[in-house]
Amino acid sequence: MPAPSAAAQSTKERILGAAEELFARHGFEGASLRQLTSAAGVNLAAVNYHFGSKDRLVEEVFRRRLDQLNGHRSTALAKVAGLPETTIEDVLAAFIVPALELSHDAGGQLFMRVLVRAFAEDDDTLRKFLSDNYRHVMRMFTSEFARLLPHLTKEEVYWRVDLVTGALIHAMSGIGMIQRRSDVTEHEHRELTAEHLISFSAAGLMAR
Amino acid sequence: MPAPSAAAQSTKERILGAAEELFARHGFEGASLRQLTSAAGVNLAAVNYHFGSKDRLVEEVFRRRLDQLNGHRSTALAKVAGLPETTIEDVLAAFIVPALELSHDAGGQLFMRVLVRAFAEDDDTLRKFLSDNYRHVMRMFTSEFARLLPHLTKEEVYWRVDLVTGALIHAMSGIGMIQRRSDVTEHEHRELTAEHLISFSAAGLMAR
DNA sequence: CGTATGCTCAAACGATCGTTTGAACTCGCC
DNA sequence: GGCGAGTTCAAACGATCGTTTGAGCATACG
Repeated sequence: MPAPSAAAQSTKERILGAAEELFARHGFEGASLRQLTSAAGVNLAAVNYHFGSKDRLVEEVFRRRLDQLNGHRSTALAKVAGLPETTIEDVLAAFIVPALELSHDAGGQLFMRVLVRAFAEDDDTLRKFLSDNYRHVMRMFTSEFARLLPHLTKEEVYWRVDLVTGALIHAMSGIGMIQRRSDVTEHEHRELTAEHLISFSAAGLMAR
Repeated sequence: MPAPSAAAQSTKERILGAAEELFARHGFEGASLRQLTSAAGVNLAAVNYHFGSKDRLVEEVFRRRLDQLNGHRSTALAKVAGLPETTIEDVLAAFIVPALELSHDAGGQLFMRVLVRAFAEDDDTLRKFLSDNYRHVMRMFTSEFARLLPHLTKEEVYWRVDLVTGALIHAMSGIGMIQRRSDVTEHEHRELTAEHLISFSAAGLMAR
């Protein structure tokens, strides 16, 4: 076993990092294992040795990030859920800020593009995997939104939360018109994004 | 030249139809020309004969739909732009309804998934192509929104229109939680989607 | 009728794909 | 030192990729 204190990351971690980037740039089928292992500086056979197959590697890329995102969202929500003084903006912040913070380390925005791709895939196995890893936390948020919006039907809440999700994904994936200006730091841009998303979404959720 | 009055579509049209579906399902690199030509019922070499290359076919798939979408949006906007009695909801309807109507014929929703994929691609040529075909109409809408929201800065308008776009794409691509219930027709679902999108987005645009 | 043109077809091209193989290497441990 | 498990490596596997080729077919025009 190589010493974990060594300067370089482990082979598995290097593969996961390169995979996240290349899957985002070229898609799951567009990124080849040869590109991937070359970018990671590991041998071609290392992917099948450590992950079994390319498909399992794809799942591992998702699991790593989704666990992180779900964890941060859950703890953020737990701090405000059920309290009488909690506002829509508080819950939205618990929903949005952890997602934006995912892009703190370099791979985060790329991961969002991977996620967008994944949902557009027709691969039922992958979609089910994502749904299973995503639904639980989403339920907690929708029920909290429902508590704060008692005049709306359950279905209406689903609709609006889904639209918030769309706006969030769009803003995070960096595929829209809004790009970070060169005169603002990444940190400032993230805070700006959060502010715009929260005020826009809060108004949308409370419509009528 | 085969008679255009014949029952079957032309080879080019059959290829374009199959391409739209398979690109949406499997991505541009994931859908092979062999799958595609087989699904279209044409010979493998027909793609290179009629379109020159697979990349040019991809562009043609986009051009066909984007021209359609841009046209419908422009005429819808022209009916309300600049008028004193025009509301935010009117402009939003001109922005949203033509997009939703794209899914009237079967390929529409699939096309939206293709579009989502395309924006997630790292292919600069493709992104520039899309941007060139998209920006013009977007400018008309943002300036009309800016007229109706004079208290907002230009940058604020950009942000909010971008978030509306994200919600729209998300709702159209069918990748979110909201799916058409089996007890509502596709037409009814489209109207429901438009209503939710417009009321949600109008509130978001007018926030504060 | 003969020929030119537009199109379709089966077959093949070289390149690249994910995966497998078996030998070589690197350790901790007896 | 030497065995053995864990890992890396170059090489090769068959399959499939986008593209090209050249023959064959259909229709239009002289």
